[in-house]
Amino acid sequence: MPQLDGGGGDDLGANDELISFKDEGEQEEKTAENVSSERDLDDVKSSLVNETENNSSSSDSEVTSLRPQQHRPDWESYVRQREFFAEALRAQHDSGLFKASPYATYPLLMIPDLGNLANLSHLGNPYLSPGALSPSARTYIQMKWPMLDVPGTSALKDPRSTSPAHMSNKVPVVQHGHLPPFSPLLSYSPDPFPPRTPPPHLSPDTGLPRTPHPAELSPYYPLSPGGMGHMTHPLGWLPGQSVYGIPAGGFRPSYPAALAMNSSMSSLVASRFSPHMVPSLQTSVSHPAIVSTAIKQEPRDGNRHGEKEEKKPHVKKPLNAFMLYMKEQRPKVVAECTLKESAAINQILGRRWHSLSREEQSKYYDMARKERQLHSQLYPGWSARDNYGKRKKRKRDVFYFVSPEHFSPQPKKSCVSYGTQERPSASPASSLDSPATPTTALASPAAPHTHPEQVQPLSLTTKPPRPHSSSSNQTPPLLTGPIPFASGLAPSTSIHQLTMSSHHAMLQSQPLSLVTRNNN
DNA sequence: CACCCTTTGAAGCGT
DNA sequence: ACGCTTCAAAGGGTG
Repeated sequence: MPQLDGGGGDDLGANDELISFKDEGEQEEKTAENVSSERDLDDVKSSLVNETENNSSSSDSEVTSLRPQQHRPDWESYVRQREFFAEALRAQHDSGLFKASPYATYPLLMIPDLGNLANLSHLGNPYLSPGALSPSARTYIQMKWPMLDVPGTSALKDPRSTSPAHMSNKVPVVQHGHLPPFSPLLSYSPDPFPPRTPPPHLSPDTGLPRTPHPAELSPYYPLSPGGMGHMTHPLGWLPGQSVYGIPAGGFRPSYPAALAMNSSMSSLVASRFSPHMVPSLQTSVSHPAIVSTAIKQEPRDGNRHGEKEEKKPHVKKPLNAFMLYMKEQRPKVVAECTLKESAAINQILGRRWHSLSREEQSKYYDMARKERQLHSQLYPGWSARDNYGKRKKRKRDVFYFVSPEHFSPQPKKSCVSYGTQERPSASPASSLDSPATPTTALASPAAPHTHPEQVQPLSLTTKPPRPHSSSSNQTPPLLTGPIPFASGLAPSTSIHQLTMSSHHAMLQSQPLSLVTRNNN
């Protein structure tokens, strides 16, 4: 069923809100081995720049100071772009993101420079893969939900983003005079951990989707056939319609062909950007998640014989909390670090993710939840399965015998980041207790951490190679050190917790040292 | 050029 | 329900 949030929302929220707060775990780590963890970061940082976790605010000053150190060909333009982005980010935070609506994170209006869209691609549309776009396709506008009620007054809540005052009010705010109020979206849960109740658009009784009234349309995204016209993606990037317009014939009926940009917004954009940059905004734009297969394949399939028709646009999966976090933070990490490899960056990000405070993580979980909600509304018939097999190929089945004692930390890369393999800090504990559901955990923020001790025990100081994708995690490199549970899998408590998720359950098999790299 | 790597989370499928 | 797989982003590395 289309996970329409509501009832679905609950569901949706349920999982996504399995926040893996690392608070406790982290604290614990901090006591004993956490030192290592921090050191981990420190190590990374050292090579990067000093950044402290709290300091993740690494704001601009820091970044800025670093910039000079980077020697890139197009550094300037790159910097400009990133600054813009950073500015926007800061603006989000300034707008009281953590206090008010998580969606305060959407008041961004991202407009990459035409000339450097490529560089920005990673900063922009989460759903548009560079390769999927034709050159012209890159002429799009990256835009985040205009925050109508940007609480300009709200003080900044995000400790990480101690943004300079100069940024706060630069966020473009779009006013929709004639549109149904987005208030639901904008005022979304002032309470970071609101009790879960069926969203307005869901029947309170059944929890099933019901036809929303325009005024109460989707709690987050007004989406009805009619409402669609005004809809834009929350995380949103507003691809130029000319490029992203969904092929009328190609779309599955259930896929809204396109999202029309409301006049206000388009005018705003238009006024702000040259027509060249904003092609046909008046008409419609597709959801960023949509990537026309035809377009996407364009690069590869040279032969365009008739592929256009059969293609149903490739709708990407909505980004999960971590992905959203990554998108947002990657630029910072990249800026602070000399590292360029995403794998390394991702490791750092993974660590930081665990080190995030509850509020910080919840912010992303909320965003992700909304993202999914929107996505489900936009593509009712879409299923993650639709994308199965889209990727080229996974790794082949490979069996690795890894004996605990033979783990050689051998980081794949000499890079510091890899070295930080102290997965320990990966805070298994945090992951383990992550299963806090919105109702449970989020609903009551304290919940997950209520009994830290339970979680901590884990001596799972070493995060086992990720079970899930047998593919990646289980590669030796990840198995950096003796795996704690190898010897006994971890305290009962941990074990208990391990059962909480498949991933963790997988840990049980880890000790076997038999890693299978699957692959299709 | 295609895929790997690496992260977490969501979702789907098979048992 | 559980275990496992795939995909989502990203971009340097690899063959």
